Formats: sequence, structure tokens, C-alpha cells
Amino acid sequence: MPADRSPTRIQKKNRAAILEAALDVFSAHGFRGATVDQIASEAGLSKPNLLYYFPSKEAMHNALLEQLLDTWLDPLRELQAEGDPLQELMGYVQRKLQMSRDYPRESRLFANEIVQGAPRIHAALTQELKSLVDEKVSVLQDWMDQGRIAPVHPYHLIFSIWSLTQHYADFDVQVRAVLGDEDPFATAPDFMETLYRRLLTP
Amino acid sequence: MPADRSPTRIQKKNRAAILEAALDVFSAHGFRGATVDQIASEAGLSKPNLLYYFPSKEAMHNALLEQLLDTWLDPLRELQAEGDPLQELMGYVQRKLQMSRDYPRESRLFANEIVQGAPRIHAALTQELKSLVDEKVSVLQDWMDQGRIAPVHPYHLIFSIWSLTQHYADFDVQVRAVLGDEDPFATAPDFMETLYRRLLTP
DNA sequence: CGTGACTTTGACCAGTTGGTCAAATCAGGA
DNA sequence: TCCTGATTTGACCAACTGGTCAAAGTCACG
Repeated sequence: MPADRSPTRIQKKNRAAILEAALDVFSAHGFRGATVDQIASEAGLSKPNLLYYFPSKEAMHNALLEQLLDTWLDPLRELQAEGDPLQELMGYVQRKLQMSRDYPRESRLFANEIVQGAPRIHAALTQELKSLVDEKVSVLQDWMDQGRIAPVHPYHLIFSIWSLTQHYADFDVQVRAVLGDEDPFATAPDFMETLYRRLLTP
Repeated sequence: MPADRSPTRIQKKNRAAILEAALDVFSAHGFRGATVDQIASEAGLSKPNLLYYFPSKEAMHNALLEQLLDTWLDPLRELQAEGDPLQELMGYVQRKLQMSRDYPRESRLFANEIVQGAPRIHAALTQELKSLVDEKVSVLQDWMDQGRIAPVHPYHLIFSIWSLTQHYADFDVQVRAVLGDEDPFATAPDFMETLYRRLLTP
């Protein structure tokens, strides 16, 4: 096991390579479907060498999830109570959509975990996630009470943004199978814009 | 292997029990994460007995997927070109939402398969699925051309219905972690109704 | 009740899995 | 250069995996 001291050049490089490979494999096969051998070969390292940097397969998975949950919630954190309501919400939707386009593996990693009952991050859902959502929901509720956006169930509003945007990452093969050659990300932003403008304009 | 003749009472009962258990296990762990032993013990049969009724683990998975793809597309098939456009679409949304509530395991089985790249049903996506969607999209397009519903990208409209409704089955733990005690299916139908009425009313 | 087909299972197998370990190799500061 | 700690790996292991098979048990029907 590498020491707890500040990481050497080699440690930095290898840890990053391992996490990169692990993201690839876990997001494509889920936790139980991924094998350490597969991650090792994709990282260009031997299996015992992986286990020198991370004590177990589960530790790699945890490292990814912890690192990612924060990044994943950033777009929602940026939603400002002080801004223009419709503009803030549109910004949030477009940021989430960009994340689906630019980080589809991260999206699928979470999707795999949640679909299978979130056995490894259930605590984080009821804590960090819930409290952030509760906070932003109260902002939405204020806007609705002030008549600045149309009144709708604020939690379902947020769920709808999550599901619509992540759909393009998580169900990518299905979307592309139906759309054929058309690039989903070329037309999705416009659709989202229309949908939420119609829904939320008072 | 059971004969090809008409199934005996025992064959019917055991096949059904196996598929029921397989649905439970596959939907909770994905294909690679599920084990035949686990399915066997949940079905109350021995492992060799399972493999007497199905030649392999993959055969069980295929049997489930084939049987389910049809059921899964039924709500869309019921969308009638002759009916009232808004009412037809609302009906479709509500039928899909009910399927998420009543058959969450089926939804998660598909979700697992698609998220992991649909290695086993990719052909069905580009054939049965695509042709049904193409057909219904042309109905939607006619309605839009006639000004009977607002013009939006028809494929994204269908994707949005899929993602919104299935979210409540596939991401159930997350939804419940955020909502606390509130039953998502008590308030979701109303939210969907509002959303699609605002989006589609001309 | 007897018989042949259907059903069930314990024991087993070869391949894969996550993980260990001692020994070998390497990097870099004195 | 040499030495010490960091890094790497081949060989290995026990547990588990999907799947096989011959033998035993059960059923339905004449």
C-alpha cells in the first residue's frame, strides 16, 4: 500500500489511470459485472499492482462514486435564488444536458448504482443529495409563491430535469437506435428549452 | 430438457416460478451480476433443475426480454391516430406511468440492459422498437401539421415520456430518498398531466 | 399395479474471481 | 555510487461461477 504521505509522481499517474479504467469498466458492466483483471488490463497495469494502490475492487468503486457525487451535483448548486427564475432554471437544464453529453460514463456509473438499489451510496442520497434538493426546492417554492414561475410540484420538477437530461447518456444506445443518424444532442437542447419554457412561464 | 410437446402442469408451474425468480434477480443485479444459484434458491428449485428447464443462464434472460419487450411497447401501440390528440397522448403517459408503478422490476430489467449497451437486444431496438416509434411519430407529425397539438420534435417528445415515466421505477430509491414519506406515484400523475398539457396545447 | 416418460438431485468439473505474498526491480536522495 | 523505500510482478489460493451427468425418484396412464 502506498504511504499516506504526499503522493509521488508515479502514484498520481497510476491512481489516475486506474480510476479512468475503472470508470470505463464499472460504467459499462456495473459493480458485480466488472472484473479487476479487466480494469487492470485497460489501465495497462498488472492486477497485483492495482491492489497495491487500492485495497480492493470495492475501494476503487467507492473512490469513483465519492469523487463523482460532488461533481454531479454542481449544476444544481449553481442555481441562484437571486437570479431570474426562468433563466436560472434554463441554465440548470442546459448544464445538466451538457454533463450527459460530456460525461456519459459518469452518468451510467450512477445509473447502474441507483437502478440496482444504491447499495453503496444510499446514505449519501438521504444526506448530501436530499439536503441540497430540499434547499433548492424552497427557492423554487418561493419563486412560485411570488408568481414568477408557474406553480408545479417542485420535487417532480427536479426529477423531471434529472430524468430527461440523463436519459440521453444512460439510454444512449436506445436513443441512437431510434434516431438513426441524427445527433440527439443537436436537437435536445431546443426541445428542453421549449418544454420548460411552456411549463414554467406563469 | 423438457419435450417440445404441450407443457405438463409441472412444466408450466416451474417455468413460471423460474422466470419470476429470474426477473427478481436480473433486475436487481444485471445479467453478469446475477447468479444461477441465486435464481434457483429464490425459485425454490435446485440449480441442475433450473438448467433442465432452460439450457443456460442466458436463455432465461432472453426468455424474459423477449416476453417483456412486447408488453413494454403495448402502451404505445394503443395510441390511436383517430382519437383526440391531446387525450391520446395523455392516455399514453398515464399508461406508461402505471407500468412503472405496477411493473418496476420489468422496467429495471430493461434499464440494466440498455445502460450497459443493450448487448443482448440491440437488434430488437433497431427493428421492432424503431419501426413502431417511426409509425407513431408520423401520427404525431400529422397532428402537429394540422395544428391539433403544438409542434415539437416528435422523437424527443417520445423520449421524454419514456424517461419521465420510467424514472419512477428505475430510480425509485433516489426518488424516495429525496421525497421521504410522500408516495411519488400519488403526485406524479398530476405533474405529468400539467407538463404535457402545457407543452402540447397549441 | 406396472411401465415408460418426465422430473429432480448430489457429486462433480473446468474456468474465473478477488485477493495474497515473497521476491525482484526501480527511483532518487545522500 | 550506494542504499532505502517505493513499485512491480509471477505464482499462487480459496471461493465461486456456469454447466454436466448418471442415478434416483415421481408421475400419469393403460
